[in-house]
Amino acid sequence: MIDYNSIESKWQKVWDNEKVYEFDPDDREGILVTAALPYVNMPQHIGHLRTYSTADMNARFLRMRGYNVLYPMAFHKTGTPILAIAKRVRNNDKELFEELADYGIEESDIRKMADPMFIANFFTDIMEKGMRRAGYSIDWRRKFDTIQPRFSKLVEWQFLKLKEKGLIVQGEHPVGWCTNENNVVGQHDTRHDVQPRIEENIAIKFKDADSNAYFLCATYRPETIYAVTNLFINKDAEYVVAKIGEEEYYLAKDAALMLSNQKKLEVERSIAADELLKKKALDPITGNEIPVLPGFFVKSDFGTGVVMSVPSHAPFDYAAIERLKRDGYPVGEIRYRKVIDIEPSKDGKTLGRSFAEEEGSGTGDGHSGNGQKSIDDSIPALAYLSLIDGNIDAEDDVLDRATKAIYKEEAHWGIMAEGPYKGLREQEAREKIKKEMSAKGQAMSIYLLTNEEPVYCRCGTKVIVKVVSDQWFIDYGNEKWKAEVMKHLGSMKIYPQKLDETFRGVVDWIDLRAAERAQGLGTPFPFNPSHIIESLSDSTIYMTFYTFDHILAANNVQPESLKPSFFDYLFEYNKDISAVSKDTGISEEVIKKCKDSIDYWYTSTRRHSAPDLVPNHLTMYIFNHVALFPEKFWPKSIIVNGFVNSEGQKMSKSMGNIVPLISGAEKYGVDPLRFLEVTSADLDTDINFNISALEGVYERNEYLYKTAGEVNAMESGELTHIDYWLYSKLNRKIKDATAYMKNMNIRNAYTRMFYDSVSELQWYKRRGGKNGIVVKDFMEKIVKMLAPIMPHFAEELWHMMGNNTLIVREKWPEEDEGMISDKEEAIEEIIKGTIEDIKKSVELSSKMDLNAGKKVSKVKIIVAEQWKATAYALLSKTKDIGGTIGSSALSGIDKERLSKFVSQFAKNVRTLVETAEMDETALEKSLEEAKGFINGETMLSIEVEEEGKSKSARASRAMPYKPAIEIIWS
RNA sequence: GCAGGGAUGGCGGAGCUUGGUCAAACGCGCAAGGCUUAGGACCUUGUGCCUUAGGGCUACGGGAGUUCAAAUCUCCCUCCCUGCACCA
Repeated sequence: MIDYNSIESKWQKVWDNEKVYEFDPDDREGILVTAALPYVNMPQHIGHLRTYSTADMNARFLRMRGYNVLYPMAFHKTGTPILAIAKRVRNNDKELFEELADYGIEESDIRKMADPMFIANFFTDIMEKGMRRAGYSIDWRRKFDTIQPRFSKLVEWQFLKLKEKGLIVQGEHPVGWCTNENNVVGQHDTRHDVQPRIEENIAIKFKDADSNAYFLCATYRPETIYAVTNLFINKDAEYVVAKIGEEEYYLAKDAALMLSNQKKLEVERSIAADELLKKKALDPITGNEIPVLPGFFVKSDFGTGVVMSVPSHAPFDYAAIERLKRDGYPVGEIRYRKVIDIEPSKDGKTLGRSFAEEEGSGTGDGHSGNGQKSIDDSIPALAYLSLIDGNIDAEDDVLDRATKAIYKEEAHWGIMAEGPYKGLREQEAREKIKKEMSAKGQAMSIYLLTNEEPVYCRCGTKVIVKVVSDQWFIDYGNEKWKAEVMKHLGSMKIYPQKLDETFRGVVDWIDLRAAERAQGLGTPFPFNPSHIIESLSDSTIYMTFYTFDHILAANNVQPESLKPSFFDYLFEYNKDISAVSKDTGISEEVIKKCKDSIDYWYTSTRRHSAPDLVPNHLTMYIFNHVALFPEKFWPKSIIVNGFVNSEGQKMSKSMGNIVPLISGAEKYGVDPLRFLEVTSADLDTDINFNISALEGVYERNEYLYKTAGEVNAMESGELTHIDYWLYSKLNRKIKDATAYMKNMNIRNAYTRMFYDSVSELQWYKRRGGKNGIVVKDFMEKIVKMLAPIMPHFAEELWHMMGNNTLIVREKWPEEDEGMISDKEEAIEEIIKGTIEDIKKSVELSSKMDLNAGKKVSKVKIIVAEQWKATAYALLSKTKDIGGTIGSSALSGIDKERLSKFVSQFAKNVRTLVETAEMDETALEKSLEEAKGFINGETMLSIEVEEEGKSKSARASRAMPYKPAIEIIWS
């Protein structure tokens, strides 16, 4: 069993001593390979290896191809997650303690995490160790993090420039908000990490019949306004009269409090629910007076606390009205009007089709055959209620199900049946009505959270929507900017290529993006220093920093010196180096060194990432480069790899299937892990980490290890067919794999370099191949090709085979085109095929009566005469029977035999695939050499002969690519 | 809703960009044989259906089409997955 751990640590030491991963400009072409920098609030697990391993493999491959390739790493500390962890530690969050303990972190260390800076440093340390353990070819001299002062200077410069270019704008924006902590609430700040989903909605104004005030009704479905019968309020809630703009509104006190975060709203006085119940409201469409009634389901802290009642289409409203009626409450005349029809499907299904399947036989009514009951749909709310066996006394959750069903189906298949938008699809009608009513001043827009369940801040307060004004945005909606990005996209290389279209889609849709935040670690926002720069926005051009920060550090340049003029010089806004030196106090020599370095490294860049960053970071990365830098620094290529699943499931803490990086490395070996995660699926496909796949890698590695150990003891001799065959396979492999690697077609590349190689070696040996020179050449070249992905293992094998150089500095092998032989490979295929044919023929013919009780004494393999191969090749190319028979190349052949041979292809001549002419003499020779092997495989005595010399009756059946077989029974 | 991606054998998953060499790589599972006291270890063979000589038939979500030829190209349908912003 190979001891990966000791091999790995052994070579890592050697590499470190040799400083093989320190890269500086030289006369080769420079390439900068970067992978998205990790966020340091959790240790890595083996899933995180994929992107970094892919980038490392790419960097190593390019180095072997002769480029000078820099692969640096930095750490992301800005934003809120680190603060959130610190807060959870201070709150003794049990879940968090357990999670961190799973990664093997001592409780004493967890306690210290009350301090955010401790967290950042602690995990930075762990991550760096992990990456070193993984054996990445990272130049660690260039490490930095995103809160260090010099870095902040770059970010400040970035925002000043964006502002100068008019790409930063100010405006208002809805956000999730905690009224207790007075903070913006994002996914990280909520209980169970729920994303607060905000949707713009509409609140319709219903004028009080006797005053100038309005009832304000929030609604998801303004299109049902044509069926309004009344308003509902909660008779037990507190209501207020509040001024929004110039007008007075009735709404629940709780609702008013919430809305005050969205609008200029002043509460004037409270008003009793009883008083409101005595009022009449005016339907804004008809002008009719409608009653205000108590609704059992109305919540004071949702929407406005006033509901417009549409009993015909809303189950809650229907139930409320019917309950009031039954209880003798004076509801007045309520007319149910159906204003939306469901368009039947092709097979005639109408109501209830959305849950026909999912409910299964749910109702058990015997009608479940096609899921349809014949149902009276004149009151849709009632119809849906009865579809799920509910009635007006149903529990709220039953009413809720009915509500969701009707909402969904009418949104899907609804057609307006009444009103000015009659005939229009419900969705379109809704949008038109929203617009129209807002324009006429009959409604105003409000924001609501659309989450199914209420969202709570970690502090326990219910999250609401706040509209923040004076919010700064980066204006990714800027048309000119977009156009430039779109144009540049066309000259970029995106792997996998099909993501190109995805990027275009994102560029097309991306719009304003908040650039600052009230809290978190990071760089103060230059135009509002009490806020910090939003943490995705501060990491769009950080890759440039790798090229010069180590120079600044080495020369002790202080952050204060990094004035805008310095960056202006680097990014070519000015060219007067002495003026810059004077302005900043940095010596010209240092400035020049920085400039030379960025010019060397940054003109050819390759960026690696996982797909979740496509719609945000990667797109913003392109945008910012295009806006800020000279064109030669614009992104050249982006490589996106899929995620890592574990035994078929997403790796996550809730699944409990996380394997921390360090312990994973110890348990499985870093090289096999790297290999599995990078090569076992196409680039864009999620890979599946599982032990059995890993075992496949171990097995083959053992085989290669064993072979490498034997190679120098093997004897060499004259080359035979099977040696040429192995050479052909090797050289074809190098050629194909190299092309695949260049296109980041990693899986195909390594299938050839690894899996195929092992089975070819095995076949070679099984066939009797034993030529030391051939095997050593084969082994050395495939080991070199394995070096980018399993560097430690490759290094070990390389030295086992007697080499003294470091494989990580070796060149990628070149194919010898002359050794690629279609002929040798075809002959080998024919030999394999012939063995199959013999076995099958013996099996079938043994059942023939005339062979009963007999045994096979001998098998003759009869190779076709050369003219057949000539004729077949010609025919497959020309598809011309007459022409082939008449061809001068075949002039010496007996016309009768020739035409008999050729004419058997007559009926399907057009379907023949063009095939090269087989060398029948070589085939016969190779079969002769393989006689012993075929005998061993079939356990039959074998003879090989040529058609012309054969007396067998079956000889004429010999085909150019398929020798005839005669089985002799006795 | 908007955008993008996908549907292949008992399973995972190639192949589809450049239609033919595809009953479909590779792996798992399963079966038989070898080895063996034994085996979850290893090796070989087999694994859609039919077949008394290397053959035939049916297949790649459903339907239609283009073509001598389609898993591969075109159109329609059904179903599934992912992302949608202040969050790294």
